[in-house]
Amino acid sequence: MTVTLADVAARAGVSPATVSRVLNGNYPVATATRDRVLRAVDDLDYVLNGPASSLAAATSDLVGVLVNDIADPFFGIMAGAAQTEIAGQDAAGGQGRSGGEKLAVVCNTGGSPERELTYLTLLQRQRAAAVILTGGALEDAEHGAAVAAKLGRLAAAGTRVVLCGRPPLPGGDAALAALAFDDRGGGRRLTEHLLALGHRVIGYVAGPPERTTTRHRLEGHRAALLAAGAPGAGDAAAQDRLTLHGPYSRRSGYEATLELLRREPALTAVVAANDTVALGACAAVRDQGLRIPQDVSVAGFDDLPFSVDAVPALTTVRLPLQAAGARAGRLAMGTEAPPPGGIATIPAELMVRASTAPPRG
Amino acid sequence: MTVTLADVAARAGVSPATVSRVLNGNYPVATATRDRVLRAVDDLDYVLNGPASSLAAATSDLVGVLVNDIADPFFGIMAGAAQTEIAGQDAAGGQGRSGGEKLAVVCNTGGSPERELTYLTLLQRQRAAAVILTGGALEDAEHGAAVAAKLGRLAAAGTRVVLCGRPPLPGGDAALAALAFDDRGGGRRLTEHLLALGHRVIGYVAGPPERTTTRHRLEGHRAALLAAGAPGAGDAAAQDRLTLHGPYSRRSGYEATLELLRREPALTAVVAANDTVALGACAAVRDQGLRIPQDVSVAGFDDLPFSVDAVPALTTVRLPLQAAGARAGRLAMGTEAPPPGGIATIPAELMVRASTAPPRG
DNA sequence: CCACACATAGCAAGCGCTTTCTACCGTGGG
DNA sequence: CCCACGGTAGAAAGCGCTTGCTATGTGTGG
Repeated sequence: MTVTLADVAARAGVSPATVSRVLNGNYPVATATRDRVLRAVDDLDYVLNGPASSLAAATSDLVGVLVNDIADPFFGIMAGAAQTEIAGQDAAGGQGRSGGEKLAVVCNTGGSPERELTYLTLLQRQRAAAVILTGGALEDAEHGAAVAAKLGRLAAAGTRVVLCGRPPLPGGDAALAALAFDDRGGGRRLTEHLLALGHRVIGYVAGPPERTTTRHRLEGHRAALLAAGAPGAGDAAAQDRLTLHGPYSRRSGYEATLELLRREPALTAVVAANDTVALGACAAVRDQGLRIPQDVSVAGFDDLPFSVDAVPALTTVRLPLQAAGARAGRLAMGTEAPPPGGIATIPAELMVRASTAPPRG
Repeated sequence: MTVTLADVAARAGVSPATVSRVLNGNYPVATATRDRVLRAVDDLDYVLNGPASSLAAATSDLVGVLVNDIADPFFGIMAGAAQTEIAGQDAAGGQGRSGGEKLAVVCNTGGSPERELTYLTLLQRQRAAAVILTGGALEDAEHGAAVAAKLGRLAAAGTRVVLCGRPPLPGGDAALAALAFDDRGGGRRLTEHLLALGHRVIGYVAGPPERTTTRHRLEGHRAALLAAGAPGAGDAAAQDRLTLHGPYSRRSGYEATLELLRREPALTAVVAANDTVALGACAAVRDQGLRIPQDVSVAGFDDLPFSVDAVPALTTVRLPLQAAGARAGRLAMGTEAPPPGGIATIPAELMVRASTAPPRG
């Protein structure tokens, strides 16, 4: 049936132990023997039995990358960078996993808390070497605790836990490292930019209320408003009137913007939860016969690749997704030392482009 | 240390075998016993040891989804749909994997042949339950043979192999099913549309020459030209002059279009390899001070979500990525019967929007 | 009232690999 | 010339789980 270590050993005229050692390369084996074994491996087309070896060695070479939405480039970019960093080194594509050759796999939670937990369990089942969680966490305390507990168990079992673009855990000890984006700072600078241009009535199309990302960005926005003493900045009702929540989708941006425009004719700018939402916002503004940025300025967040191609090019906040993902990958591999305190804040850079301008009049 | 089946058995006062059967739910166990076991599992926070169970059962619940570029929504959408279909059923998030609860993981090859093979080996090591390969294959015959051989071995070992958006294998027998997009037909209809509008000098920004997708789309384009008896349609040199290859990137579209515009001032339309490339093409056209579609029509391919938000909205060819991915997922799960002959062609629908119009004059 | 079928639970033999400990070989120093 | 030691290879004991087969009950029909 399937070729086993023993078959290879027999063909090479050595013991299974020797074959194992050749394959793992962590024990001295004479060159002649090694060659004989390698040839046998080749002849028989032998492929290591992963489960068996993971069982015996009590570790596996799986690294899980959890994302909220794999169809969203925001996650795709981070996951891709992490995966490249993790799978990157294997040059000699050989049998042996001489180095720490790992299999990075990305798991799509679809934003569902249950699925997040399920995947974590499944990864725990597989005795994953590391787990990277990307994207904002849920605000739900109960779920947060469940995740923290699960991660604690994972970490206790030797799995390296890395958070990428996600706030530190409540318990704060399970994760090896947390790379958090400066959503608050980015949000603040973006709104400051709009205020500096002269805008005073700014609509905000926020993300889903249950995500930390949403809250952080919104907090930055409000902070800027407050600091500038913008009209109604301190008035919760007024603020709520200018803020609409919805999923991180184009459609949500479209509809919310329509509503905002209806509610507040004096509106001169719309800040979107992210670039995708901003695209929808742009479409809505245009559909109302208004021009961007002459009549209404629109801004996004994330600076996804397509943002520069929007017409007009989108003013947004650049998040170094690629770099953060790569760093998370290295952290997961143990190639890079965790930041002091296990927490690093990744700066967010304001990108001023053509979709924002001083309000008319 | 870590909790094992035996620990659970001891606590529940039953044998390990019984615990295993409760967890797998494929053998009659008295309700009272089952409850006792389940309680013990809960009390001890027991998590099945995946490797051990895969080893003993000689199968695992991993399903691999290979993608060329995880940061590209083209793949993200397919992978996400497949993953949803695969992980979807687990409602009761329980310990047991009563159904065929599977862990769908996506592996990013980055378009590298070696990595594709490496991942396939790794998946084979893990005794994956199924493998889904998405996106165009490489034209390289040698690599194609290597992949086919590897897939053959996978299939022989009981792994279900599904191709999604990928042409059937050369050997043609290893894969359970191949869902191929009608790239040729889509490309043909797109160009027919342009010809019908009156365009005669049409530039083509093709994808990388080593991908089947590139060739198929281009063949469709040329076929339409030939059928319409367009000037220079039969002239290879003339065609090559209007065709430029490059990666599936925004930048490639930008640069190639600039070059096309320089080479052929009479150009009235540009067809791009995909929507991302088309975005770059649009930018180039605009940067040359030309209007879309009045001066130059631009068309894409795939109909990714952002295409409708391009300005003007992009005429493109819609590929049912979501549906295809979901179907591939079901095929991988064995939930759906493979198409007759194992091969299905997924239709591609022309989406006429605002970026194409009759040429001026 | 006994034998037999059916429903449950337990036993124990692996699954294929890793790794500790032991065995062996040749060699250079005492 | 012998012993100890560095360098290699092998034997064998699991790793934690699944599952075929056997054992034990509990009813039921004869």
